[in-house]
Amino acid sequence: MAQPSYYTLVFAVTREIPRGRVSTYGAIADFLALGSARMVGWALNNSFHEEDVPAHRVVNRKGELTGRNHFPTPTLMQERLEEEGIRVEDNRVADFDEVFWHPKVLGMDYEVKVD
DNA sequence: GAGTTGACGAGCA
DNA sequence: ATGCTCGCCAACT
Repeated sequence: MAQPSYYTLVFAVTREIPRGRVSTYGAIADFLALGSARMVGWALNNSFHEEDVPAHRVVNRKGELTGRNHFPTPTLMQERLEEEGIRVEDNRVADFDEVFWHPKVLGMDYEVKVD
């Protein structure tokens, strides 16, 4: 693909999520101006085809681990987050407001590196 | 080709 | 505050 499609952008931004931080579908969709957070979720579903996409760091707006059912094992997502120092209680990020990360910190001039 | 589904979000009752 | 509805747009049946 010569030009990056929306999932390529989603993958790129998701990879930029710092360790110990989480982002949301809406934040990524808003940053990429995709128009809908569902597209981000769908894109991340295909992220399993990729390897370096930390999809476990992407949660919904409430901080709930809604995508855990789509992981190889439903507990993998929570385990990985806790492993990064993120407290997860009842399928939800406890310190969500603190660990929340918005892609806008990348800057508006952020260019996706696509090979 | 048409209708339904979905890792969501915002608005409204 | 909780619950329901609508909008988004690509993929799937």
